[in-house]
Amino acid sequence: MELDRASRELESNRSQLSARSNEIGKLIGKKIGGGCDPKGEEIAQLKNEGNEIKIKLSKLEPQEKALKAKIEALLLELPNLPDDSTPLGKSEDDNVEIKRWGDEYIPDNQNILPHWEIGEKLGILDFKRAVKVAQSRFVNLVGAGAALERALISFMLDTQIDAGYTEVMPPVLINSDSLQGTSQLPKFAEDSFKCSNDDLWLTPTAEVPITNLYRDEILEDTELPIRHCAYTPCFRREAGSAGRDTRGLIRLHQFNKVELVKVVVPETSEAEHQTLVENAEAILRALKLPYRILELCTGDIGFGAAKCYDLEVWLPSAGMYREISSCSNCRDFQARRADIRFKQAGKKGTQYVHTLNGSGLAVGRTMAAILENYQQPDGTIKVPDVLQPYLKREVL
RNA sequence: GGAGAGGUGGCCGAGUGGUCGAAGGCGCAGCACUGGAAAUGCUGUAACGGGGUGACCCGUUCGAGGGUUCGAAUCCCUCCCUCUCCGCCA
Repeated sequence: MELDRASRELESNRSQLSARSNEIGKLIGKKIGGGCDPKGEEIAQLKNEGNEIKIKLSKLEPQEKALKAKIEALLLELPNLPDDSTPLGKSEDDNVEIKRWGDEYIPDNQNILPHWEIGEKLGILDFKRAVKVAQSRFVNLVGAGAALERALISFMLDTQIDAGYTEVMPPVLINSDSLQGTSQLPKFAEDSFKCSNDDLWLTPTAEVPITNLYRDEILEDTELPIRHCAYTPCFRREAGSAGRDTRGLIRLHQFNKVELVKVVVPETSEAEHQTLVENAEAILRALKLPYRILELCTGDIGFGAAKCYDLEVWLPSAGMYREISSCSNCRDFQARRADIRFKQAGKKGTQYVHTLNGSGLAVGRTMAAILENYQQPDGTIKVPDVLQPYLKREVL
């Protein structure tokens, strides 16, 4: 706050000086244009005054700049303010479960194999060779595994396109400005992969390239709401998660995701958030995968979100629900960083948009859920009805 | 990656140190003409930020950032992007 006050003072000071400086520049121009001797007394005097102002300005400008940079850096470190309705809490233990669906689909088979075991048995998941080619926490999908992944992606996209989203296929290598725009930078640099020779990063989520499509733009209110869905691979270093979920598809460095992103006017963002969650839920329901919805508490909510719902799918082998989608309303937080505004017809000035994003869904985790929930006693996997047209088979 | 040419308002395009935020055209808006329209004529028309009820006023912006200068769209440096040719390549 103090910094801000100082900065404003400097700014008004500087602005007055540059006004006078502009004036002098113009005056000299006029006099010379009007036939005045460029080397004469009058001009020399003006030049002098101009020089003095210049000296003052040269002192003020760096001060102002340094201050603004300092403020900027401080602000970039600040997380979004949670919405008033976001439950208070310290950790994920304080998240509030608000819905449970599909209990009747929870398999009672006691002999369910974890998805990585069944996957390797069926020859559709190959972790070993993926490690050779890359590192641990990578997977190679083989045959029906690759086809299932592709079917899921197509099914998810088709469903969301029907729900009114426009598909995009953005770059997955993105620059630092983009990561800053959606608030992955500066705080989470350690969590992303960076190219060593270029200012490019592997995108950790399609939220970044999609939201940044509109960075530094002033949209017409008639263009809003913008609703995009996209399939992209996502890349995360998973720094700090050593030892957690080291087996299977749950926590990989590279995974596929279908993402939903909305750019909306502030008045509708709450309602758009609700439908975003419903759109993500629709996939789980269509696949008949049991899930629950948590409303994240203040202690667990992400850096950029004001309000966030997590969808968690039932994983029988673990005997627990695991996150499969996270649906956030960032309000104007990202819009301010990325400078995404809109103009209302007939109204003066501009306003910040609200941005929302959610997974619809994480594809690898969906595959894991299917491999476990759809296991049959004979060790085969029944293909969910809605995927059969894509896979052209009923059993894996 | 190499060589060259560029990046100016909603669009095209002029402008190589000074009354330039920027000629001209297109587009758009208003008015006139018309029964109505087209054509034509006249007038107006950049954005963003800040201030004022308002007419307006101030600041910033000619790809971005720095420099030279009293003064930069114009000169110098760095970077980004686009186009042409060559090279390389899925």
